[in-house]
Parts: sequence; C-alpha cells; structure tokens
Amino acid sequence: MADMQKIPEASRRRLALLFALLSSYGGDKITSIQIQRMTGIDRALIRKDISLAGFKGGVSNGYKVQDLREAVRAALGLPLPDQKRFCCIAGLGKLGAALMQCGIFDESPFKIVAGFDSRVNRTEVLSADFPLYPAAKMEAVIPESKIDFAILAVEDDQAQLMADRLAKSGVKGIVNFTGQVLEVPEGVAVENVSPLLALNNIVAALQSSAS
Amino acid sequence: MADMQKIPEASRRRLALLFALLSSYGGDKITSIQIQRMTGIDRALIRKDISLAGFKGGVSNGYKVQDLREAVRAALGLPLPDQKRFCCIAGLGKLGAALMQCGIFDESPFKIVAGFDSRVNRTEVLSADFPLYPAAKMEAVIPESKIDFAILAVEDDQAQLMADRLAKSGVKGIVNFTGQVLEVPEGVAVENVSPLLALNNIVAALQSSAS
DNA sequence: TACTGTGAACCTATTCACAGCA
DNA sequence: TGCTGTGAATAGGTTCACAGTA
Repeated sequence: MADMQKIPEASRRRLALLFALLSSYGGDKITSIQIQRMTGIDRALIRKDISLAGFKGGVSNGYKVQDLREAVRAALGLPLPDQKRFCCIAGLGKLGAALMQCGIFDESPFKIVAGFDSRVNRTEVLSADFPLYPAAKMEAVIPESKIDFAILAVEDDQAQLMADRLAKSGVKGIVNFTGQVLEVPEGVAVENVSPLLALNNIVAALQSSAS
Repeated sequence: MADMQKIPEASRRRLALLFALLSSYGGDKITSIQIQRMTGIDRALIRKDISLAGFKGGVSNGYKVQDLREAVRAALGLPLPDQKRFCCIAGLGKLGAALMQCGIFDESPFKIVAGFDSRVNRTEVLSADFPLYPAAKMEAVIPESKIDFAILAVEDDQAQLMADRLAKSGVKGIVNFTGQVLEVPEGVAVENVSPLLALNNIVAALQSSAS
C-alpha cells in the first residue's frame, strides 16, 4: 500500500488477469512468451506491466511463478488468503441463490457473510452457511458485519435502488450482474458482469476485427 | 457492417455501456452531462464516442434517446431484436442451471437454444425450454443449431478443455464465468465475467484511487 | 542462446477550448 | 443560454529495438 505508484488502469486490468492465470498455472517458471500465448497480450507489454508492478526478479529463462504472483498481488493491493474481506449478496433470486451456493470465492480472501432479499419468503426458504436477511436490515447489518463488497443480483428494476442503499451502508465495491448501468457515489467501484453486456461487447469486438 | 470504421476498443466498450444505459432510460432526450452523471465518463469523451459512432443528430438541447440508441446499435454491429443469435450454456451446475432459468437474455436478440454438461445426470434431471445434451454431443449440435456464442459455467478445471471444444465446434464468442484464463484461437472472443476477477479488479481500482 | 528490462519512438486516447446552432 | 461537434493540445499506452544477463 505504501510503495504504490500509480499503475495505469489498463495495466492494472492486465495484471489482475495475469494474477488469475498465475494462480492456476501448474508450472514453476513462466516466460513472457508463454503468457502471450495464453492471454493474447503482447510480450513486450507483459514485461512492461510486470516492471510497472515493481518486480525485477525475472532471470534470463523466465519468471518464477510464485514470486511473480506474489509481486503482482502486492502491487495490486490484493489481500492475502488469510486477510478476509467480507461480502454480501443482494438479491436471492435464481441467480443470487446459485452464486451464494456455488462456492464462488472458495480459496480466495473474499468471504460471503450475508445475503439480502426484499422478499421475505426468499430469505426464509433458502439456506446458506451465512445468515440471510430481509433487505430492510441492510443498513444495519452491512456496517456491523464489516461488509465492504456486494454482489448485486436483483431484478433490473430494483438495481439502482439497491445500489444506492448498498453505497449508503458503506459498501465500497459492487459486482453488478444486472443489466442496469449503476450510478454510484465517488469512492464506490462497480464492475459490470452482466451476461448481456458481455455478449454485446463480444459481438462488437468481432465485428470490428472482421473488416 | 459496410460503413464500419474502426472504432477503438476503449470507445466500443463505452458505447456498449451507453447502449445498455439508453435501453433502460426512461426519457425522450438525454445530454452528455446526464450521461456523465450516470456513467462517470467525461462528457467530452462521450460526445467524441458518439461522433465516432457516426451519429450527428444531437441538437442544442441533447440527443434523442431512440435515435441515439439505434445509431450506437448499428455502429457496434449489434443485432436487432428480431435477428436472433443463438447461444448455448456449457456447464449445468448450480450457476449454469440458474443462468439458463433466469431469463438472462429476455428481450434481447440472444437466445439460448442448448445446454451441455459432461455429467449425464445433470442433463436428465434438469429441464428447460430448450434441449439439454451430454457434452459429447457438442461438436454435432453446435454447428447444426447455428450456435455462435457460449456461456461457460463449468468447473475451473474443465474450463480450458471445454473452451477448446466450443471453439473447435465453431463458437465465436465465450462469456467466461470461470476463474480460468482461457486460451482461444484467433477469431474467438472471450469476455471474462468471473466474480473473483471482478472483485480483484475492484480492489485494485480502489487502492490506486486512495493514494 | 533465449530470455528480461528499458529508453526512445510511435501511436492512441483523452481533455481542452471554442465555433456553431437551436 | 446551454448544448453539440470537433480541431488542437496534451497525456497516456504500446511497440520497437537492443543492451544486459544467466
């Protein structure tokens, strides 16, 4: 946190991808050429990113995977596995319920500690290994449980309202599964993972490469 | 398709977001300042993007929402609602099953027409309003059903294998819900929507804005 | 030899600033 | 007046090319 230079946005996103890649990479060493093959990112740019992350440990035959992974983690300010960051799920419909049950953050520092839904019967019918609350309790539970992040999986027409309440309750980041574009206060980050937006991005990308 | 200039990647992504915003916007007119408020994107940049999309219909008191939306759609090469594009879901675990049941592409040109899982009991136990197949049928069903896009929701350790088979079967775009970074052939686009990657991106973004 | 690390060149994207217009 | 549209200025990102190294 202290040594952090400003890593530009574009580099940050590539480094986060690299971190994911390294986390599941089954080898001891890796070169920029191998990373290029796996990610499609130019190898010179990969080396620049790694250099931006402050890692100088590459030797002439590649990077040591564990060292590189740790350097990237530190440069991005990602928590260690034992520095738990608490999350909640807002919206326990089909998608929200599935996300809460399918162990999406297993083996990561993120931990889901609460679920919310405005329909009381959802919170009563479902079960999880963390408590489920009616949405009315959000403003109380979120600060109390030190929840910093939320997964938003409500219906589109409730999305902005819920985002407002999450932000007001102190949530600092929202993973947005809805199709709604969220307006949030400064200091709150949104990452859009709507499948429809993703597909539209894919279609647009394919069009423009097919000239 | 014919008139398409190369819209740069960054602009394309913002325009796709703008398209989503306009699709649910409940007004007749909109200005670049309002769009800035809702998306956080600088208003001058929004006007540049719109201009890049080839739309010159703005009058002194804003853009007509329907016209702008249609222009953005056309510029990105997105299909009209009646030009259906066929998709499949690969992986019918909790998440895949939820995605298939929760009407994620309702009111969009995308239509899910098949589901695949390597576990026969998943394809037999679940039901949907489209057929479910054992993964062994992928190579036959995908070309036959003219499937262009896939939602990948298998376990991480099967992700690369399934991506290979999807690409070999002719799929041109993959919405990747797994934590695995996918290596795909040229001409295949991947959009990563892993919740863990999304959260890591959020944490990294928050760090670097808190200097 | 096969890689990393990096300055310099190049290219792309963003912001500024203002003319034009309803 | 309050907006759009856009050339010019600036900032930022990417690629090149090569010295340095195990």
